[in-house]
Amino acid sequence: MDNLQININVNPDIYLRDPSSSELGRKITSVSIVLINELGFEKFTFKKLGEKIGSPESSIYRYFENKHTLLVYLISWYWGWVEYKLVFTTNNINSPHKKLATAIKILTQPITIDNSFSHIDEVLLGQIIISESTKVYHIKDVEKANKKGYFEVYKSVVQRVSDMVLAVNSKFEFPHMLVSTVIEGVQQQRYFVKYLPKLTDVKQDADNVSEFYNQLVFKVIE
Amino acid sequence: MDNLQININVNPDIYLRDPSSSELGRKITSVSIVLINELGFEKFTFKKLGEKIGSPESSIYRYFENKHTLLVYLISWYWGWVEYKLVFTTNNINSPHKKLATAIKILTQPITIDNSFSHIDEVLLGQIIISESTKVYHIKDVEKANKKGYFEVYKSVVQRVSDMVLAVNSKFEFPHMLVSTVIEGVQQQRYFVKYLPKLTDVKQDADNVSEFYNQLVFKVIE
DNA sequence: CAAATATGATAGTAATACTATTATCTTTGC
DNA sequence: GCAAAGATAATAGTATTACTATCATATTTG
Repeated sequence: MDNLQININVNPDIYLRDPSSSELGRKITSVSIVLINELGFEKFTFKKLGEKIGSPESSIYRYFENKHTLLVYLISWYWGWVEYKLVFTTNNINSPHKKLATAIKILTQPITIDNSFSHIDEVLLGQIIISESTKVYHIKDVEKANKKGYFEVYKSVVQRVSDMVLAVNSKFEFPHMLVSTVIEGVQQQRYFVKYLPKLTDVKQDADNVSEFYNQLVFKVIE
Repeated sequence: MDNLQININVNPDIYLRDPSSSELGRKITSVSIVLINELGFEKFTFKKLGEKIGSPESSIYRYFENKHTLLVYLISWYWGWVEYKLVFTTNNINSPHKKLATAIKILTQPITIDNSFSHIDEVLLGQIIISESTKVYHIKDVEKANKKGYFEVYKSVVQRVSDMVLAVNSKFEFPHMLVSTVIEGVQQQRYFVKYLPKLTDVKQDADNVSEFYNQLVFKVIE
């Protein structure tokens, strides 16, 4: 995964102009990651982003319809990146049990630096996933957004891991429910550890979250 | 639970004037539940609410600082109501296993009509919990909101059920993580069933969600 | 090197999220 | 029964947000 310079494909219906194809576009995505972290998504505006990158907001509107689709783009990029790691890492594992365990690890462990994509800070983007990702589908127009394919990559990740669950136990009835519970749960718990510790169980330094969900998956399907 | 006319206590720091204490206040909460469902929280405004109840927005601002704290109120009321049902129903159960199973049922089963609180439509409020509740703590000022006690009732519910988990298995290490995963997971999955079915496993008419989380809890802690 | 395309600079608009003021209406306390 | 206190209505006003529009100037590309 070091310095291969691959590209993550994002559904073109999400953007008006491909932000990875120009200097300004790359600035929009990379600086928005910083700014959304700084301000939170609600306080984040295209005007503030424009000021920070030295471009008028009207130029940003040529890339994204609005700040919401920019968030859809970032989150879609993230899951494309996770999917890439997932496929890459589990590809050559034969044992279904080991394969699933590796997948769960990738989904639950804290994000570390990845130098393959110079303009995206994956660690910061991981923070956005933790803090803001549910906002992307908790909207009045979910159905429209879903039809446009905004959540395809995410669904694809859930599908892949669900298949791995079935490879371990083909009779398990709720693979998608289990996997989406785990994926959403991890983000949730990392948020709770940081801001609402009474809703979780934090033990000094140990990565309980990853451990908990790993145990949970195998206990539930066996 | 039929027609006892009890009151759910909501932390007074959440509101400026107690909405349950006046006609206008009760109209604000009951009509906001309808309107938030209709418009989604983002499109919901005090102006629109004012038009619907025939009062100026300035009057609504005397009850709540902003629409966000109104949502905090509604969600806090909901968890107060759930806590009441939880305590009431599990109180006289001796077997720890049965007690926990009953609690999980209350947390996971679909909401049904409750006539004890005339001005609150619990079923509609349950829809708000499913669609909008994560927005209440996914904000830049979580820590401030948390210090003000906005999430105390919710934490109290998690604590109560965590204690029931420990009563079944005192050595289980992650009771809070398990319980908050279940509570959040249920809402999540009900949302997915409705809008993003590929992320879950829907089987005709059966209440899989409740069944799934019930199984999950006991498999994980045993 | 002309034509197409992208960006910058600037302006404008309706809606949102409030705050402020004053008049009226309704309680409640004596 | 009435004055004082408190709540609500009516109205106005403001900064910010979330855009859209226009035109000039760069930059790319065929």
